[in-house]
Parts: sequence; structure tokens; C-alpha cells
Amino acid sequence: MYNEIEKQAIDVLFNATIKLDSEVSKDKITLEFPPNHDMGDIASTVTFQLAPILKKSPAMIAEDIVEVIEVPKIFTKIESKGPYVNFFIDYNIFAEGLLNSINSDYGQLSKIDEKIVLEHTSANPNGPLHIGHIRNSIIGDSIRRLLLSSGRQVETQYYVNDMGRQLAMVVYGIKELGLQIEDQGQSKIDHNIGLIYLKVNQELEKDPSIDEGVTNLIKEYEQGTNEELNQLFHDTIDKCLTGFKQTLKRMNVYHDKYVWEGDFIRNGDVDKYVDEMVEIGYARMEDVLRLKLGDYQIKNDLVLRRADGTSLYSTRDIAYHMYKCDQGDIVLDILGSDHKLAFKQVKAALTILEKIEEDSDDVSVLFYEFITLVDGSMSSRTGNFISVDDLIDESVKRANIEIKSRRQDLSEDEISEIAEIIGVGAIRYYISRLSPEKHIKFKWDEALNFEKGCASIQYAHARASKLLQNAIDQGINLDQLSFEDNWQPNQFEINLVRTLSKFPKLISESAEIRRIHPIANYCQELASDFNRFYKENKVVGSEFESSRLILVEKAKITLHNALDILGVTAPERM
RNA sequence: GGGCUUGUAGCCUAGCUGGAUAGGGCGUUAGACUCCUAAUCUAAAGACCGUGGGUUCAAAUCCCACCAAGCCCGCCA
Repeated sequence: MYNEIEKQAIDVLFNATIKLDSEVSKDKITLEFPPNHDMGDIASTVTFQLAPILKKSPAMIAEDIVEVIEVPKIFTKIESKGPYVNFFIDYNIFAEGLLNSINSDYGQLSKIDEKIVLEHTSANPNGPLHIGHIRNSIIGDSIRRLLLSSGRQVETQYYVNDMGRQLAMVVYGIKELGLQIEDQGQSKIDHNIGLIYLKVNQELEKDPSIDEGVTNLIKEYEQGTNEELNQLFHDTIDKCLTGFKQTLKRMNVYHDKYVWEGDFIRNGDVDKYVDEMVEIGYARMEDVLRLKLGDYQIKNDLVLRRADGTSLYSTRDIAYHMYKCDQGDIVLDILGSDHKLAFKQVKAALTILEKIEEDSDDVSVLFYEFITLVDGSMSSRTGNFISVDDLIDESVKRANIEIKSRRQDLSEDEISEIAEIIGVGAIRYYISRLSPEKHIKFKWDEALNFEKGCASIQYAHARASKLLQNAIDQGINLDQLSFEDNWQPNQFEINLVRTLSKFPKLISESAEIRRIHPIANYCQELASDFNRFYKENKVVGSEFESSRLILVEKAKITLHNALDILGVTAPERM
């Protein structure tokens, strides 16, 4: 609906430029939103492009355009203001059309023939997920939802790091130090494993020879001939992943597939690609086997094998990325900014192996900066971290207290259910609203804010729900609403309609640049517009009851769908 | 030392392919519930856009230098 209006604006602008003998191609005519509503709904800056051609100031050209431009029915007027050509939408016409076009899957754009293989989270299975990891999961999962909404196909993968040193240390603790996962006394199994990892690190400080034992375990597991050892590695990882999955499920984070890195050793891919890189001449044996990447403006060699012949993370990651390239059209990783160099190296390797063109965007990353605690960075090794489980528990606990102080009429079960929705929402929103390149210093009170945070958006949704329920209780059939003939949207209704109309464009643009924080911003804006409308307009029992109920219903849908992209549940009441 | 990222009101932040009065939010101050949930709304105060140069008709946005914070430069992942 909104698209059509933009098209009309571009058409008449185009015709106007022809009349002025200064035709510009239609795709060069870009539109933007004016800084405030007094200046209209749509603005064009074509005049800046025409200025050098016509040798006149943009402001004069704007006046000329307005002089000759034909005003389509959907606009009340087109004005020039300085260099801008501003379009004013006729909401008496537009509101009904727009609202009629909103159905339950508003924001779901038409299908794009593109499949994206999206890897996110992929935390090492050596202890619980902490708040550093969860930024990855939240961004990754929201990107998945955003890309799906934009019409693309997405497969999300969790890359299970079973060959790494960290995991081997846990296994060492179980096998050689007699530590039992079930004996660690933590409430969740991944926390138990984290405690073993911590203990092995402490032992290692006292007895450096443990290091050699761990190395031997890695070697033996990579050879894969010791069935009992294989089983121990697998069991340990499975247990840890069981814990992860519980946490991720609670956070509304979904993976389609878990891919084990060891598989790329077992199926021979790692050897095959290493051999190929040797053959092509980029990998050379010096002190160890090194991949030379000077041709790709990377000074640091990538070591492909340890001196003892075992593989390294980066090597296996190359094989994994080769695999992912075959699974879809686009490969997208969500990674912490500490992986920037490593990723460049992997990408260079993919180029060497002729999987992708140099500088291709088909394999790319969304990087995010770290979350640190006030007293320094997090570390599973030293146990200095806040686990996601603790974070959720605290958030839900606070939400619970908040609800109890507001609602005395709800049962304990109802409160718990709503507290979970609000608590998890607060966390997801806190991460989603920020640009990924912003470094976060974690503070409880900032993360878990129930006023003007996510809760206020959820509240707007709950309000809308309640309002519709009230209407139903009065015997109104929501399926048979129609606009009153004399309804002319007032300023509050116009603002709400305008914001609603921006949603599909927001989806396509955000998906294009692969950013989720514009969606979070939008949720806030929409909730705000809805709350203002609600405050100033009686709905049930008003002169325009039917039109307003339609407006409320559509706002509710949009709020719901926007929150859904952020993985935030929209509650029916709170 | 080299590279990448960030620096916007007391605090958090959007804007960064240059263009309209730098947009939100928290907090502060002053108001609003006999009226569909006040987790709300209204109003006010609060910003030399890190600093210094430069390019331009026009710079928060581009270029250079500097300062500050974070990250990377492993036979860790």
C-alpha cells in the first residue's frame, strides 16, 4: 500500500522533470521521510541532482517542480520547502486502504529466491552460555526471523566444537581427575560441566604436566580409534548441549541443525582441502604447515596443522565453510569482533579453493562487539561470568515482583507465565536495540528495565488485546467491522496509521543491511503512537467505534509481528 | 608497534552512501487516573555530535592528525 504511494510520487516527479526538460531516470529519484510531520509524509531531494544540470539552485528547482507537478488523488498537496519537494498524504483516503491491506501476516514480504545458511551461537560446550554468548544468539535468531520475514529462506546452524582444547580439558577432568559431571552440585548439567572446566584449569595451574595429557587426548580423539574415548567426548557434549538447548529455548532461539566439526575430520574434508591448498601452492611446510596469504593482504600466516599433525580450529572451519557454501546461496556468520582476522583468513582460503570469488559477499559476517562486566571481561576459564540462566532467572524474578505490585487479581500461575514473557523480552530487547558494533558494559538495571523498555511495548499490545476483548464482550463481531462513512482520522489516528504503513519497507531495508536494531526502534515508536492514540481517543462506545476497533486490531497485529522479529512474545495481558 | 571498531545532553542510544530545526529513551522538574489497564500520557529543562585541522554552497556524517575505550596481530577457539 505504502509502496504504491511512493510509486505515484516518483511517477509525478518524473513527469515534472520531463516538463522542465531535465529528465532523470526513475530509479535515481529517491524518497525519504521528512524530519517531522509538519513537512509532510514523503520528501524528495531530486532537486540536488537537477541543480548542476539546470544550473539553478535546488530551492528554485523545487519551486518549479511544484508549479508543474500533477497532484495524485492520494495526496492533499505537494509543496516545496527550500530544496525539498514534500508530499502530504490524504489520510481520509489512505487510512482505509492501508488498514484494509493489513492482515495477520503483515510484514511477511513476498518470496525471494535466496537461501541463507546462517550460523550463530556455536559456543564451546565447556560450560553454560553466558551473557557474552547471548548477544550472538539474540542477534542471530532475530536476523533469522528478519530474513524469513523479508521473504528469504534461512537455515540456522549451530557449529558444535567437539575437537577443541577446552572440551578436551573437561574430558581430561572426567577421565584423569575423576570428576563426575553429575557430582558437581549445580542445578543444570551445563553448569556442572563448567565447574569441571574451572577445576581442571585450577589443577593445570598447579601441575603444568596436565597440558600434555590434554594434548594427548586431543590427538587420540582426532584419530578416532578409541571407541570408549569417542563415546566420552560425545556424551559430554550431548549433556552440555542439552543444557544449552534448554536455555536457548527459554530465550526463543531456534536452530535448524547442529553440525559437529569433528565430522569434517572424519569424512576426510579437512585433509582434502589442506592437500589442495598445498597443491595450489599457497600452503607450505616450514616449521609447521602454513598458509601464505600475502596475496590477500593478510600478513599473518594461517597454521593449518600442529607439529604433531593434528588439525586446528581454523582448518576445520575452512572445511565447514566449504560445506556451508554448498547448502545455500549465501553463508552468513554471527561472530564476535575478535574473529575478524580469523574470518578474513578463512575467506581467503575459500577463494584459494575457488569456492568463491575474491571479495564476494556470498560469504559474510555480522560482527558484534563484546559485552563486559563492570569488573572486566568474562571468562569461562576463571569462572568470571554471568550465565544466561542466571540472567533470565533474575529478569523473571524482577518481572514477577513488578506484576504483583500492579495486579492483585491474577493467580500465581498467570503471573509466572507473564513474568517469563516480560523477563525474556527485556533481555532480548536490551540486546536488539543496540547497534552490534557498540561495546556493552553490562549493568543489571539497564538490561532489566520494565518502564519504557520492552515491557512498555508489550504493554501496548496487551492494551490493544484487552480493548478488542472488551468489544467482543459487548457483543461486537470483530470480523464484521467496517469504516464509518464520516470517519476522518484525527492527528493521533493519522500518526498511528503512518507508522503502521512504514512496517514492510522497514523489513525489506533492515533485511538488506542485516540489522535488527531498526526493528527494535520501530517497536518503541509504534507502541508510543498507539499509547498516545489510546490516551486521547475513546474506542468502545465512541462515534467511530468500528473504525477505531479496526485501527486497534491492525496496530495489535503489527506490534505482534514486529516483536516477533525480535523473538519477543506479545502478551495478551499483563 | 601495525590493524579493526567505538566516542552524540548526568546516563543509554538513533542518525554516519554529506543536505531541513541532531531523533528516542532513562533520569530530573511540573502536571494528568469518579473515564476502554497510569508498565501510560502531557509539558519543561538538558547537546560547542571526543579534540584539532581540512574538503564542500553545505559536515555528527567524507579526509588527515591526535586523545580515550574495546578487540585482534597463537602450533587457543
